Amino acid sequence: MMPLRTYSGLGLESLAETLKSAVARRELVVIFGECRVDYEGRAASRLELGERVVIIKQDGAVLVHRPQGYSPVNWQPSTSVIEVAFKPSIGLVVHAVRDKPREYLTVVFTRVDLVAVGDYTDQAEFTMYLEERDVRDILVENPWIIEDGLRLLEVEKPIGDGYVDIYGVDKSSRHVLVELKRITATREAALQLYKYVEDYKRERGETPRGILVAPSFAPTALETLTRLGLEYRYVDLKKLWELYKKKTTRKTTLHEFLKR
Amino acid sequence: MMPLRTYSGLGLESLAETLKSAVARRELVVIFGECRVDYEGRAASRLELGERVVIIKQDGAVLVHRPQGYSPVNWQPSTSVIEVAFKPSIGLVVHAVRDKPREYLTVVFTRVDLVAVGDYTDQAEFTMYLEERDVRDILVENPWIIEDGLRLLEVEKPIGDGYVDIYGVDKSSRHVLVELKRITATREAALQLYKYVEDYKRERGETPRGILVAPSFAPTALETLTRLGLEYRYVDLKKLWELYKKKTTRKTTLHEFLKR
DNA sequence: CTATGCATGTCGATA
DNA sequence: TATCGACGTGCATAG
Repeated sequence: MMPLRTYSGLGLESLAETLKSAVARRELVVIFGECRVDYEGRAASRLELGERVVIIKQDGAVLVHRPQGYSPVNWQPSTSVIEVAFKPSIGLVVHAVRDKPREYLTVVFTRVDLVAVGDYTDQAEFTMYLEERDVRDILVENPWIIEDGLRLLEVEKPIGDGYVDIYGVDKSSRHVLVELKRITATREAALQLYKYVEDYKRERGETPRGILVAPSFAPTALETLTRLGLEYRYVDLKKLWELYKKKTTRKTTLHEFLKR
Repeated sequence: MMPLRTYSGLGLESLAETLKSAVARRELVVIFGECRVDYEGRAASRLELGERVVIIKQDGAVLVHRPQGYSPVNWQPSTSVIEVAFKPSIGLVVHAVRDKPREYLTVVFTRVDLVAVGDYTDQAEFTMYLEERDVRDILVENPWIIEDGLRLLEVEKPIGDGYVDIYGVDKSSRHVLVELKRITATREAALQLYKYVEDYKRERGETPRGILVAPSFAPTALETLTRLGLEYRYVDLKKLWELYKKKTTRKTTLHEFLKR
């Protein structure tokens, strides 16, 4: 069974009818053709005539893709209401409106090479490994990676108006604030940590150590850390990945599974 | 002339050949079908079997789109090298590899409903209005919007290891640093401005006023500004938009055009 | 519902 | 080339 219908060689007027009913039935629609695009909302943009692929998704998301590049040149997220119309002497108009923020997207096709319409289903599970949260959890279970003798006491501890990733005590009983970056730490991250250290000092009257933990550091991050009296530790993502795999493998054994 | 070719009802093996030559010729390819996706690189992910649309762009960008949602579930930016292969008892495999960072994307199709292939051209101009730079330029030409009597002396002035958006002098000859946000200012923006004020104080031995300018402010931004002794001004984007339109309209007159 | 911070962010400008 | 900051960022989560 073929879940996709295709249309080509038809006039824009009859395609408009096809698209209208497809959008009304919340089907997946992909349009190949030549179009102009206008956007107005938080900003505003104008895209002149060119050949593009426009995707209308089953939840109302709209993507306008040029033949190159990762990002859509124009788009509307999934909260949009879509209208299709044929306007003589203008073309086939696809209009997508979104509330909050109020934004308008208008695509006008002057030529359509192909339309593909279908009801696609995709309930499949998507698993992402080693997000920042995962890295944090691994470090919490293996604090020796950061420093020998470190005891981690709290994650996402509220300090000032933010949350420091990890809070603990070192083997000399000094308080430790750990800010974590899953990829290269920038100066921004160093400033964020500094903010936590200062706020902690003011709130608790005690000066904690601040440690920025990341797999790599931008030069300005290192400079800023040094200037502000903060520390840093490299973590090897591969090492964490191994620990993570060990953990998740263990989790799948019957024994561990029943314990949960 | 029809710049698109479509293929459906064919076996995966012959489609593999079609895709190989299309990719080799750097054509735009869109595949509709059922697939699994694996990614490994900065992070790692696994997506189980489901119906999706996969776009291979003419510069090697790869996008895997589910039937819902704005963002691709998996992707590879335009720097990737793409290989297509048919593996019996596995399926039609699309493999996209990228250097720096080293990342791997593997899409395995178990069913393909439709493949569209073509050489699309899109050299059209894309114009974006009211980017932050535009807002800054409008404010520089209309400093009264920020404060009466303010004289703006420099944009992107280097301070510390950053650049403050606007630097000027108020009518009492006090130095003024303006940090600008085109949309809601967060606490981060306030801290950034504070950083500039402190660095300016240390570098010039003079305490400047710090003004955060934005169309709206997060509560924590206001709290932080107050605590740090900084100021803020609301700007009405609509008002700026009017000024901008007036300016750009003027720019298109012959007189203004020749003056440039 | 708003506010906050992460993201395989991506992208462009700059040193 | 690496770094930095903006983005129509989008998105999930916490309050």
